[in-house]
Parts: sequence; C-alpha cells; structure tokens
Amino acid sequence: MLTKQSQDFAKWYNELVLKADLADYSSVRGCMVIKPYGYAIWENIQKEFDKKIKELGVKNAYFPLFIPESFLKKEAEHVKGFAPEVAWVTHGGNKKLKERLAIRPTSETIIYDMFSKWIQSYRDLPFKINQWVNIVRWEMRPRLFLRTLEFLWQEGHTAHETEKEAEIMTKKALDIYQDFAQEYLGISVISGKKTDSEKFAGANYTLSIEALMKDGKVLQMGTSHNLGQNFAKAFNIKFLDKQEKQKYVWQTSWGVSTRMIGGLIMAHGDDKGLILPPKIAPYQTVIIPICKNAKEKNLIKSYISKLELKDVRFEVDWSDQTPGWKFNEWELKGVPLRIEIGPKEVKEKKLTIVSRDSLKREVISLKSFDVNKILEDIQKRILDNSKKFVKNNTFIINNFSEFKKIINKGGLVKSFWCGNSKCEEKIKQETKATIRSIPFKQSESGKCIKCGNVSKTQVFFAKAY
RNA sequence: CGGGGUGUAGUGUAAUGGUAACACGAGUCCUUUGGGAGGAUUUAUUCCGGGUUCGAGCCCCGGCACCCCGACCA
Repeated sequence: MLTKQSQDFAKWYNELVLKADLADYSSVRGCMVIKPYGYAIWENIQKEFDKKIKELGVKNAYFPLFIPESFLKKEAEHVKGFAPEVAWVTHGGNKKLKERLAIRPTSETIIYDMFSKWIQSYRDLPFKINQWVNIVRWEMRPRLFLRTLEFLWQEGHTAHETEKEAEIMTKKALDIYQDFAQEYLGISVISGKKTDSEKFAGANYTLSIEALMKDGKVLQMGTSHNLGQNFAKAFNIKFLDKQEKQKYVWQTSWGVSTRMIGGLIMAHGDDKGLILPPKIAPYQTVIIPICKNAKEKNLIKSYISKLELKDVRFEVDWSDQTPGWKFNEWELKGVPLRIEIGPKEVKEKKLTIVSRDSLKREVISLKSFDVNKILEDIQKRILDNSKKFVKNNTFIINNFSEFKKIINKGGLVKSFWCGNSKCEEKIKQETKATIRSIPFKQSESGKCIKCGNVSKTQVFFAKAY
C-alpha cells in the first residue's frame, strides 16, 4: 500500500517512484537508476520534444563530457555559480593531470569554444545546436528525479547576429517548453522571468516555466537564458557582418531535464499512484483478461484481436495475478486507460473501460469503442484538472501577515514586489518563499508586499523544490 | 560543512544484557482468478572493526553508510 499524499507527501513520492518501477536508488550516493518504465517516459519526452526543437532549425550534436578548468573560469559569473557543485577529474590512469577536467555541470564553455572556431561570418548565423546528454552536479541533498548528482537533459545553444534575435530565440525556446508541458505532460505552467538572484550564472536574464505540485510547492521545469554577449566576449566568438565589421554574437541557451518526470509525478499523481497523460505514457492502454479456464482464455484472446488498437501503445496483462491485483498495479503505474474483458464482455460484445484519472467504470459496446477519442479526452481532462488546480491554489495577496499565512499552507501567491533584492531576501528568510516568476504581462500597480513602496511589478511567490 | 537520528531477512518492523520474532515480498507445490486469493514449505554470520561481560542486536570506543533539520541547490 502506498502512503497517502496528505499523510506524508515526500514519503508518498519516494514510495511511488520505487513501486511504480520508475527508478531505483543505486549504490552510488545521490545517483539513481532509471528503470525501463521510467526511461520509456523519458524516451517519449525526448521523441516528441526533439521534433519540436528541430522545427526551430536546431540540429543535434555531441560535445565532450570533460571541460578544462580554464574554460569554466573564462566567464566570471559562470564559474562562481557552478564551482561549488562541480565534480573534478584529476588523474588520467595513475598520472596526475596538468589541468583538472570538470565533468560538465552544463556545456556552455565547451560548446562556445567550438563556436569561436566555427562562426566566422554573418553567413554562419544563426547557429543552432542541441545535445541530449548527462550532466553532473554535486548536490548536497539529492532526491529521485528532482535533484540527483547525475541527470539527463537536453541543452540548446544558439548564436545570433543581433540582440533582438537572441531575445526572440530565448522566448521561443520558453514557448516550446510551455507548449510541451501543457500539450504533452498535461501540466498547466506559469511562465515568466526570473529575478537576478535566481537567474543562470552568466546570463543577462533567465526565463522559466514553473509548475505547481500537489503539495503546494513549485517545481522549476525548464529554463531559457539570454546570454547576451557575455560568453561571446569570454570565448571570442566574432563574425564579420555585411559591413565587414567584426562583431560579437548574441547567444541563448535553454534546457529541460529528467526532472520533468518528477514534475509529472507530483502534478498529477494521487493516493492510488501515477496518472500519466496518454501522449507520453509508456502504455496508453492496458487490457486485463479475466478468465477461469483455457476455453475462456481462447475466447478472450480472439475477442482482443478484434479490438481497434492501431497506433496505440498497449499491453495485455496475461500474468497469473488476480484481476484485482492487476487493477491496483496498473493504477499505480498510471496507465491512462484500462480495458477489462471477461466472459461477460465477450458474450454481450461489450467492453468494460476505466480511465485512470477519473476511475469511473463504464460498459460500452464494442462497436462504439474509439480508443483514440477516449485517450484524447483523458489527455484533455488531465490538463483541465491541472488548470483548475493552479487556479484554485493561486492567491492574490496585498498584506504581509496574510502572505505568510497563505505561503505556509502552500500554493502560488501573487503580490507586488518593488524590485529590490533585499526585500526578496528578507521574504525568503522569513517565509522560505522565493520569487518563482515575474509574469511578462503587467498592468496594474500597487505596493511592495514587504516594504510598501510603489511597484508596477506583480510576481509569483511560492515555496520551491 | 554545522545540529540531530538510525543501521536487524529483499522490504517494513519487533526483541528489560539471556533461544533473533512478525508481516509483506520472493522460491517450490497444490487449490484459485470480476478490486491487492488460500494452504503447505523454504528464506538471517543483527553495517564493519575493536572493547566490557559467563553471555552483546542491545552497553562503550573507532570507522563506514543512510535519513531528517539547517546551509547549499540557474
């Protein structure tokens, strides 16, 4: 039995990851093994997402895992931000290296070193590269999928002629993240700009998508950085423009990781287990045959072969567990649609179907069965529920004592902020809440929730993962 | 890196310093199958090293590992 969400959310999460067979702890501290069921989700995310990236004219490549220390140091802010969590290679075989090699905590430096060789003319721009790789960050407190020493991600890197182009690209990358989160993962996200204290080390600014989890905490699920010319100057990435002038490129970088899977679990899951949206579920449908003997088994087998399941990822569970056991097991694993077929269904030419999100049992005729329609409905319902959840847990607050009360309960709090990082810091210390996002569209004005100064900026506060 | 805690079967727990127990899981066999089936049977050098004691899972010392709370974590 799974721990209830309301009883201990962290425990519920850990148990679910293990019991649903998504991942397991490895013998290496802070590192996890992604098991086939969890990896299948990642593969589906990759497959769909890769298409979207390529539609933007981005090409996949692969750069080294090792980054010379001198590269990391070239951009001052960058090294400052990442130094505390870098793993270092100091020896090759038994021989000490002249220069330490960092195991990539992110690949800006090793990629831009190459950009400086490859980009010479305005004809080479824009230059757009992506890689699907592993990343190592030596985190103090790891959690399955959410923060592990090694994780998998996608990182896109682009170089442009003008500041404007880079700005547009930064937003475009964020837009595909947002679309993907909503259309595929069924998670309603909040998009906006990060404050200076939360931005990427080395960026001019960072945009992000943030998602509200069922415990009221917020998870950052994807970021897109406008790097300006910071790295271009550090790595000497110059091009000759049409007027034959040497200019530095304008750059962006953006990434999403296996953390998304953690978000998927905590945004949709319930006391019965995972709820996976059909578009990325490893199995979209599971068929549970219910039979007492070989004769019934054969009848059911031939009945199943009549089902229209073209282009559907499905599994028929012929294991010798009892039906009840199978129901619970596949609910735990979050399979969107379950079809139960026993002698009754065969005889009456019907199907018993249960959607994972609603758990309502329905009996329909074989003729009226339209699996694609059902899966589309489930996909839509999951997103609708997510939207409702965000709406019901977003609070507009104007005074600080109420702010503290609401933040403590969990959820998103929208308040005015004067823009001063001191107010941001004080709020963090007093409430543990951080500014997750500054929405792009601002209309009203009001008073800073902390200092009371007049402000035109409304921001989202929340406790974060 | 600071503060606290815990290491017992695959998992979760129990055992005033005195025969290591229970549940689940897993294996084998039989009976079962419409919401986590039943019976029989099998499943342990109590994290590692030392010490105290007639006797240590329990007490003491050292190590290692893990967990929680901080700090840290675009």
